[in-house]
This record gives sequence, C-alpha cells and structure tokens, in this order.
Amino acid sequence: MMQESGTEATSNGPANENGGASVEGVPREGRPKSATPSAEVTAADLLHLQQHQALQMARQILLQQQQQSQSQQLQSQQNTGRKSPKANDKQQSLQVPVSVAMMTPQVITPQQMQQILQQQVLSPQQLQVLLQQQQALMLQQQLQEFYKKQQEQLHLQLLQQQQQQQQHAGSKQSKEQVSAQQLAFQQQLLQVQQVQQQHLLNLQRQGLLSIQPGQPGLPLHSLTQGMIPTELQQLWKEVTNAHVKEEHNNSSSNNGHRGLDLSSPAPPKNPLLNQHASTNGQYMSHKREGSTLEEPSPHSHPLYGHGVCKWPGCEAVFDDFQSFLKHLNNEHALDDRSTAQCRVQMQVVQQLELQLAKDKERLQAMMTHLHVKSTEPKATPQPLNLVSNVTLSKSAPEASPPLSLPQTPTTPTAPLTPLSQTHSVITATNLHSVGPMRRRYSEKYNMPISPDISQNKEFYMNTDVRPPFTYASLIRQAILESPEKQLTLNEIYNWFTRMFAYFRRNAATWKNAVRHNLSLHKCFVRVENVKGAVWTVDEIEFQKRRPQKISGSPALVKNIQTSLGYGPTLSAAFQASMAENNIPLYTTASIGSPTLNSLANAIREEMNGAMDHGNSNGSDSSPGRSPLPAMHHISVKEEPLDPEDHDGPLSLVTTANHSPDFDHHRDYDDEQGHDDML
DNA sequence: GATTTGGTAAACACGC
DNA sequence: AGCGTGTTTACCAAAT
Repeated sequence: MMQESGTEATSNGPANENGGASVEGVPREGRPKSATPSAEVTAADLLHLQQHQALQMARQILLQQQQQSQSQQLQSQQNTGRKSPKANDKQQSLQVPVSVAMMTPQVITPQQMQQILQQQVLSPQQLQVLLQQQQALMLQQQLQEFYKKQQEQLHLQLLQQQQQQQQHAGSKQSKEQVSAQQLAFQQQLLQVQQVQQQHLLNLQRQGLLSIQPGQPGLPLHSLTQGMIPTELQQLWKEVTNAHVKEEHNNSSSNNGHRGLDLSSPAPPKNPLLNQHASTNGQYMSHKREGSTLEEPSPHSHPLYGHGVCKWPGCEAVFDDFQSFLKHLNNEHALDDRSTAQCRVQMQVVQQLELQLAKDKERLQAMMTHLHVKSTEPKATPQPLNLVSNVTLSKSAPEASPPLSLPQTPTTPTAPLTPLSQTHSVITATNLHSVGPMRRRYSEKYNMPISPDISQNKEFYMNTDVRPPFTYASLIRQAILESPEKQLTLNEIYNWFTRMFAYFRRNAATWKNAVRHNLSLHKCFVRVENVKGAVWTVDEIEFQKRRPQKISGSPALVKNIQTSLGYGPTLSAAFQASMAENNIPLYTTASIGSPTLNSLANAIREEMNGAMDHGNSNGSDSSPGRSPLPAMHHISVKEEPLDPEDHDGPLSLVTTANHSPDFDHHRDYDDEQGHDDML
C-alpha cells in the first residue's frame, strides 16, 4: 500500500507530476516582508503574552460581574434567600438564594433551573431569559473589557517600542529595521482592532450583545438557535467554570490562562471542578463516562454522587456518605420547600416522559411507514441519525470524508435512510421494496454520504435495501475511506459488497455500473500503479459536477472557482502537490471539534440549499465553498479547462495490471447470474 | 417540453 | 477462450 503511493508518482506522468508546482508560493498574508523576522516574532510574542494577560483580566472581571449580576437580578426578584451549605463566604454574605448564588456550572441544568423556578416563583421562561441575560451580559462585558485592555496594551507596547527605537537611533540600517518593525506592529494592531470590531459586530448580529443591562426579557433567540445546545452549555460551562475556578484557586490563580473563552472552550483542568460540572447535570454526565467518577460507590444513593449532594440545587460536598446522609435528613427533610422541589422534579420527569412518548410515537410512525414489523419498539437509544444532521457522525474512526451534509431525504419516495431501527429488526425482505430507485439524494446538494453511511452502516450492511446514493457517491466514499485514498476496481467492488447488503446481489449489474461510472465521470481518476491501476477521486471535479448544471454556465462556474482560488490551475497543480505531500488542505474533518464541524456543515448545508433553490447561478456553492473537502490523492485528467468534455480518452495508457495479490473475496458473486429486480 | 443526470444494458477492446 | 478491466454508446427514467 505504502509503496503504491510512493511509486505512482513515477509511473504516472500527467497525474502527479506537477506536484512541485509552485502554487503555494502565493503569499498568504499581505504582511510586509521587509521587517526582520526576529522583530516580528518578538512583537507577536509580546502580543500573545499580552493577550493572555488581558484575557485573564477579562475573565476576572467577568467573574465579578457575573456574581453581581446574578445576585442583583435575583435579589430584585425576591429575597427569600437560603444559605448555601457550601462553604462560600462571598456568596453567603450576599444572601442570595442558594441555587442561584451558587452559580456553579450546573446552573444551566434543567433541574436547577426548575428549582430556581420553584423557589423563586419564576416561570421557566423567565428563568431562561434570566440566564440568557446574564450570559449575554457577561459576554459583552468580558469582551469589551478584554478588547479594551488588549488595545491599551498594544498601544503601550507600541509606545515602548518607539521609545526603544529612539534610543537606538543610530545607523540607517537600524532605522529601517525599526520602521519596518513599527509598520509590522502597527499592522498587527490594526488587525487586532479589526478582528475585535468584527467579533463584536458578529456577536451583536447574533443578538448576543444586544442585551442591555437594564433591559429585561430579551431572549437570545439567535444565539440559542444558532448554537447547538451542547455548545451553549459548553460556553456557559466555560464561563461559569472560570467563575468557580477563580473562587477556588484564588491563591494560585494561574489557571485561567487558556485562550479566549468564546472560541476555544477548553475542558476544565481541575478534575474537582469538572466533577462539579458534571454533578447533577445529566448533560454532562456522559462526558465523564469512563472516568472513575462514575464508579459505583459502596454507599450509593441516587442523590449522592461524586461526593456531592445531588439534590436539585444543592451541591454540598461531602467526604463521606454518612455526612451526606446527615445532610440529607437535615437539609432536605420533609418540609414545604422539599416538597415543592419534589414537585418540580416530577414535572421535569413528566416533561421528559412526554418527550419520550412523542419520540416513541414518531418512531412507530416511521417504522410503520417503512413497513417494518416491529413487534416491540425496543427503544434503542437512537442507533441511527434521527435528529442529528448537526451532530456529526460519531466521527467514524476512519477519517471519513468531511463535508457532511444532510442526509434527510427530500423526497418522500426515497428509500429513506433508515431511522430508528436496528438491523436486527429489519429483515431483508421487509425493506426490499426499493426497485430501480434511480434518484440521488446524495447528489442533491453535492452531498457526500459519509455521515449517513457511518451512522447507518450497520443498517446498510445487513439490510438489503438500496442505499440512496449514486454510484458515483458510493465509489467516492469507498475511495476516500481507504487509507491511501485510492482503490483498485476490485477493492471498490469489495467495499460495495462489504458495506451494502444490497450489493451482494446482482453483481453483474452494479459492477457494470461501477465501471461505467468510473469511466464516465471525470472525478474518478485512474492512476497507474506498480500493482496495477487504482482509482482516485478528484474532489474538485466531483464537486463540480452538480453546480455546473445548476448554474447552467460552465464559464461562470469556472469564474467563481477561480475567484475563490480553486481554479483549474490550482486544481491541477495545487491538488497534486498537496496530495503528494499528504497535506490535508481544508478538511473539516481534520481540524476543529466535531461540533464546530457540524456547525460548519449545517451552515454549508443551509447555504447550499439556499443557493440551490435560489437558482443564483453564481452561487454554485459547492465547488468553491465547500472547501476542498478532501484533497486526498488527486490527479488530474488532461485538459482541465473543458469541464464538459469527458469523452476524450485519457492520456494515461491503460495497461491494466490487475492486482492478483489482492484478496478476492468473491463471497457474494455467486448470484451473478440473475439480474433481477434492478 | 427540453435538458441534465443517473442507472442499466451491452458491445467492444485490451491484457493476462 | 475466459475473465477482469476499462471505455463507450444507447436507452430509459427522474429531476430540473
């Protein structure tokens, strides 16, 4: 395998040889090169340091403000405060209701919100608004403070530099150096300011910063809509975590040196804090799975976990179970408050049950629709992607091609990516209904299929249902899933039979189709190899296919691509070189967190959809915008300038050495004879 | 209704 | 000769 990629460069001329092309020579930044590197580095380092400092300060301010705003808001609501069992002088002195005063990370959990609700006569909506307000407020203040500080420090630094330079004022050379240095630094400053402004603007646009301190009832619709709940929680957790952290480690306050909270919510370092964070928030619990925290203790109690009292709103920490029991009997005895809390908890449970019932119902309806005889809806915990266009596939171990998109079929007649059944429930005969289903959901938005496949892998593997993807998509998927991003024809066959029960029949038919597609589509590039010929994917071409038609104007498409930097030239040389160097270009799968990826994907999907429907011919989103999803091995067929001409014979000599050493599993080819049903 | 796209079938060529 | 691979053409159906 490895030799293949290594040697193919020699064996195939046009495909790979432009690898050394100097496309990357394009300067990425417009930064003046005159400045000496060392000076730039120094400035950058300083800036970095100062950003850290500013961030820390911002964090501190945030924490203080958070406290204040929380206590203020809640005090204004009512004053029936109860002291927290937790040892926290500050907050005790504030005499704020326990559940809110202890704005530990769990504050976002429904239980606590509910408790606040019941304690404070707040409706859930009010509560939510309250939290959102606080969050927005904090963010705003934090950001502003941070930016202000950052700018101040930058200016300060600039001044210092100038002073230094004046002292040094000597030779002409050093003067030039100095001015270049200054220039670079000023540019940096400008850049920072611009980024800040943009950031604030963005936040404002999102509604994040639109809330003014005294302005009640401004929900963060856009925020909550734009962000996945987990992201929100993460964000909130980050903020509140910092809060706790600050309180706990006031002496050794060197912890908060992480990056800007907004962009890089890092997991808390302090296990204790994390433990707090996951105490009674069911959202967090799964994140801590596998840790020792989940181990059953000898003294197990539903309300006692990780050394913390899990009574809603109470996070009292106990070293031993006995003291917890004592606390439970004392603090949570049968009184009005506890009763009310219990009622609220019941409501929570009821809500959840209601939701569960609804989902079950939906599942039933879906299964009925799919003619699945499900004698019992074994509410398996969503083995397949039901709701999660956004939650990326569980990041399949293989670096599945990025750029996932909506697998929600848009057509009712779709073979439908199976929803909530396990393959064990569905038999081949049950779902065999699909005839010559030629439609191509995967193509609708240039939709790669990886999420669907990875999520419904089991299903497709075991159910004789035709996958709702085109051959081209499947072939591409097969190739991209391979470690080398290249497969022989036989390997592609094997992938098909391995991954899809459906393709274990009618081999002659679909194999022919596979071959046909490989030859027909420009996106599949045949590369000579020592061991024979392998097929690779030209991602650009793949993305190109659809929009060309949509836009109706190949020239326009080309223009756009060029303007986006993915013009044909680039696709030829750049891809090749990237592929050769095994550099992932812009694979969303390779960078960023899954959630961010999913966000990006969702956005991209939206854009694709919008463009698609909006027939904005110039918008052909995918080729340029979907950012070169996987520039895995890519070679380019001749004459890349002609998008439509795919009848020209390849310049590659087709000396197909079949790889005889490949494991031929022909397990499923026995039925080659009958090509029925298709 | 024309065009595009994908699926299927089939013929053909080539090399092993 | 048979098989696998690859190319190409033709036709049909669905979507645009």
